[in-house]
Amino acid sequence: MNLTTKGKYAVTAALDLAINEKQTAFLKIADVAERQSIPPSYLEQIFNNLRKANILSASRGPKGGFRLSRPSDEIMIGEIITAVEKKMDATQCSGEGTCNSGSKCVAHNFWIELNENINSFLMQKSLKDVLNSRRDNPEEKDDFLIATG
Amino acid sequence: MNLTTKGKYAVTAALDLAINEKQTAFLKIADVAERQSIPPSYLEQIFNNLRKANILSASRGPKGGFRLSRPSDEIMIGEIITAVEKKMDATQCSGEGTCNSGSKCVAHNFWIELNENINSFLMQKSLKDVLNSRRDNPEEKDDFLIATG
DNA sequence: ATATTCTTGACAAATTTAGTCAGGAATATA
DNA sequence: TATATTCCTGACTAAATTTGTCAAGAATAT
Repeated sequence: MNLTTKGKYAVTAALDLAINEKQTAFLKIADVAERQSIPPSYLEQIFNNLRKANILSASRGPKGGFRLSRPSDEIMIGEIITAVEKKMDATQCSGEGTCNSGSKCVAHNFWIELNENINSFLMQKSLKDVLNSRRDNPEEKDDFLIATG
Repeated sequence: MNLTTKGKYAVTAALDLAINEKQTAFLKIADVAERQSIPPSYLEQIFNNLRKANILSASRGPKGGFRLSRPSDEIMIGEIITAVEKKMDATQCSGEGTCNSGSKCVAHNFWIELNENINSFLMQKSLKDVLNSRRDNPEEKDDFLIATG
């Protein structure tokens, strides 16, 4: 099981791209980093991982930056996490069944079930799903509010 | 999100108690540790955590040891993990909603959903459930085989 | 040309994990 | 009562992992 700051930043930053994407434009690391409070040099690493996993496309030079390489409903949260974290796996033996001196420990199959549960949850949720459920929640509508004062 | 070796050992060792329990008898750390390939001095720590969480009962002195403090179908895997790991929580802000410079990050509610998904899975599975599903799997029947050679 | 932006890999501080260890407390048994 | 046994507790530490930083380079828009 592995979900560190890196994976959380990755999801947050990908959501930022989905929220702020404009047609064909690229968004800069510096801007995403600032909006989401992510250290820019760390986000560099992260976006590179995502690019290599074909989740993001990049362009260098002025007006360059990153964008989602597919529509936000075709990018699953699980993909993003997998791209930046070591394999998410609850078994102690990396699934090899060697967790109790060469054999499977008594909990082995349970950890596999847990893996499947988590992975299926993460693989069913797209970036778009996450944004939609955010919009359904009034407390989260900050982005869409118009100041009335 | 936190599931380390410590939590995995805890579940494995609790399953060992469930498998090997005999009426009123206590099982020694040394024996459980050996059967499950867990470092004995580490298991001491772990069993102490479980005892303080009312999952195990202990007895000192000769013939002492540990046993489950309730039937195995009343002890949930989630309880065991919670007793030895820091709170399992996918949010970056420990649920406080301060993950983006004082406010909730765009992924906040998603991490909460993930928490709920994992916790409900872990809280629905008892030690007994895990053992039963093990018995349904022919490859796992080692404990119950009678040598025929 | 130049400024801008990504690209890559090496590096390092801080934190967490995975234990060890020693001394003490309780208890069964002879 | 003496002794062996077993848990109890907290302090400690080495190794691994995480969370970044940094510098030099490559590509590209203007």
